[in-house]
Amino acid sequence: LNERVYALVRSVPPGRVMSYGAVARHLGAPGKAREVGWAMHQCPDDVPAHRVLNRFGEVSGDLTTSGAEIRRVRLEAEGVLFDEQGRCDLGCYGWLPSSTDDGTTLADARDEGDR
DNA sequence: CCATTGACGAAGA
DNA sequence: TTCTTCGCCAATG
Repeated sequence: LNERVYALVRSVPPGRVMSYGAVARHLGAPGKAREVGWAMHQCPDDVPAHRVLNRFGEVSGDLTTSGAEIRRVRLEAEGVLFDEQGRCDLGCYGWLPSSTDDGTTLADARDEGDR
């Protein structure tokens, strides 16, 4: 199963993010979000784990630790903007494997700001 | 084998 | 939205 998680995460393009629950759901395992999280903890180097966030769009783990902070930096480098709360808008950055890549909505949704 | 914990999520308060 | 409780599954003690 974890291989399927990795495959799906690899399919996520730069500047886009998916929640653990979303990944689990697309794998056909809606209740196994934690398993996905653990799989990402084991994430091979070829898997862009930084594109997988929790359902609030914030980088999981303790930001005081290196890994989490680095993940956030990489996301910002890919164009993902974080607010003061350390969160990003899943409504616009959230990527569905079957969805068309369109950044138009992205900038527009950004204008809504907080909430 | 049983008890805790955890890169999670949804529902209740 | 934030906090708590419950559920869920795997890893760890």
